[in-house]
Amino acid sequence: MYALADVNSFYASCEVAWRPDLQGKPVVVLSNNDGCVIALSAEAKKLKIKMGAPYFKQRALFQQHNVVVFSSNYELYGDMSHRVMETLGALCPKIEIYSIDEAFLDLSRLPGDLDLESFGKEIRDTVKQHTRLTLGVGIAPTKTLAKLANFAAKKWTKSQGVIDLSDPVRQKKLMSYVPVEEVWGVGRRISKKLNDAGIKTALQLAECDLWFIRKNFNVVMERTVRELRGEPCLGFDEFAPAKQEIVCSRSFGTRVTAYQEMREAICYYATRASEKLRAEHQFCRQISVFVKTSPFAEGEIYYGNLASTRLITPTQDTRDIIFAATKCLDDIWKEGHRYQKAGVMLGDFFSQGVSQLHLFDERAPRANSDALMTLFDKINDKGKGTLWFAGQGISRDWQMKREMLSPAWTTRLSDVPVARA
DNA sequence: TCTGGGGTCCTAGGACCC
DNA sequence: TCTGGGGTCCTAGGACCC
Repeated sequence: MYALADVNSFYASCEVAWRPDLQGKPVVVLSNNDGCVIALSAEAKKLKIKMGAPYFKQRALFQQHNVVVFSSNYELYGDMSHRVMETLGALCPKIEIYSIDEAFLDLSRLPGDLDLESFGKEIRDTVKQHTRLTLGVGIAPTKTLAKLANFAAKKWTKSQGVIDLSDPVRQKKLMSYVPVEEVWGVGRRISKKLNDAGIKTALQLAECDLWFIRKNFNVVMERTVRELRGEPCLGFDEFAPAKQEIVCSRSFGTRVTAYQEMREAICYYATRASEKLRAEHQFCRQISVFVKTSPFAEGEIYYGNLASTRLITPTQDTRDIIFAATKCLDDIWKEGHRYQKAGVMLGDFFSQGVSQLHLFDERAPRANSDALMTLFDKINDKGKGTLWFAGQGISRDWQMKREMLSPAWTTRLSDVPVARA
């Protein structure tokens, strides 16, 4: 039996948790660069705000309803997430952290006489007490059903945030109400295709012929159908599997037109990606860079391109990665465009000790690489951005906009509120 | 003027092998 | 007139997730 615990309106709730004066008010959080709306408090959901739609198109609506707007503050959300996961881990030893705001709990090893619904309530109350954040909890024999139970727990307030779906009769009843697009793994494209075939509810999907699904969709969809029928197909990953790819990309605060600026940004992304790579204890062989102009700009010719290099020997040294990335940039840079976004991607990973040296690689190995990178990370760990590569530049006018950023309440000493007696 | 970032898995098709 | 069968590996693109 699994439980899925998921924080309601996570980003918006994190902001309100530290600003009790905002309780009961409509609050929204924007994506990076203050681009789109990506989180809404319950009060904001009642207004006609469109999730995922651009901020600038909804500004008038926000003013009209006195909506409080925040730029996204990932430092805060990351730390709050950590607190939630710690609390969940203390209540249930087997947990799989699925995303920043949700986790699956494996309930199979809990005492047999434990009432699942009251355990769900206990989880909810404890997290609330520790973090001021409210969870929805869904309990079921498969992950897909637990997701569905969680959806229902949030939707129907009389459930008080916890729904136990261990009973197959209750599973069917719920599925008959839930539209198929709410099923985990059914996105926009597939739900349209299912609707066209007359499949509108989760129950209809669960009762589909497996052969039909396999023929018209794929194995992923077949697993979803089986999971809805109560047959577990998705495993439980207590330990996060090693990453296969690392991406660092960002939209620019203002459009980039000068090569020098773009080069600075690429150096910065390459540095960040390298830091993530070392944090994963990996070496990479593939380095890619992409640049693009805005797909929405009218009267401009769209340009987007990607270049990759494959190294002979895997590396985790920022200097190698910056060198390769800037070379890639030179391959795709085109003068005369107003660039909106760029990024660096790392792939083809090797773990320490298994990288194969190359017979014909005449480049001298960097003797001090390991020590230098360790020191670099250690210094920056204490104070973000203390040491950086000159290529990143100093003024960095291209950096993203975050005009409504809240303080890092929990991770920066200077941001901790002062109480005066 | 202004439209996010970071991932995963699967499939089809091409190149190549014997 | 007629041209096999069985594989692997890689890449690009499409779908999904939060």
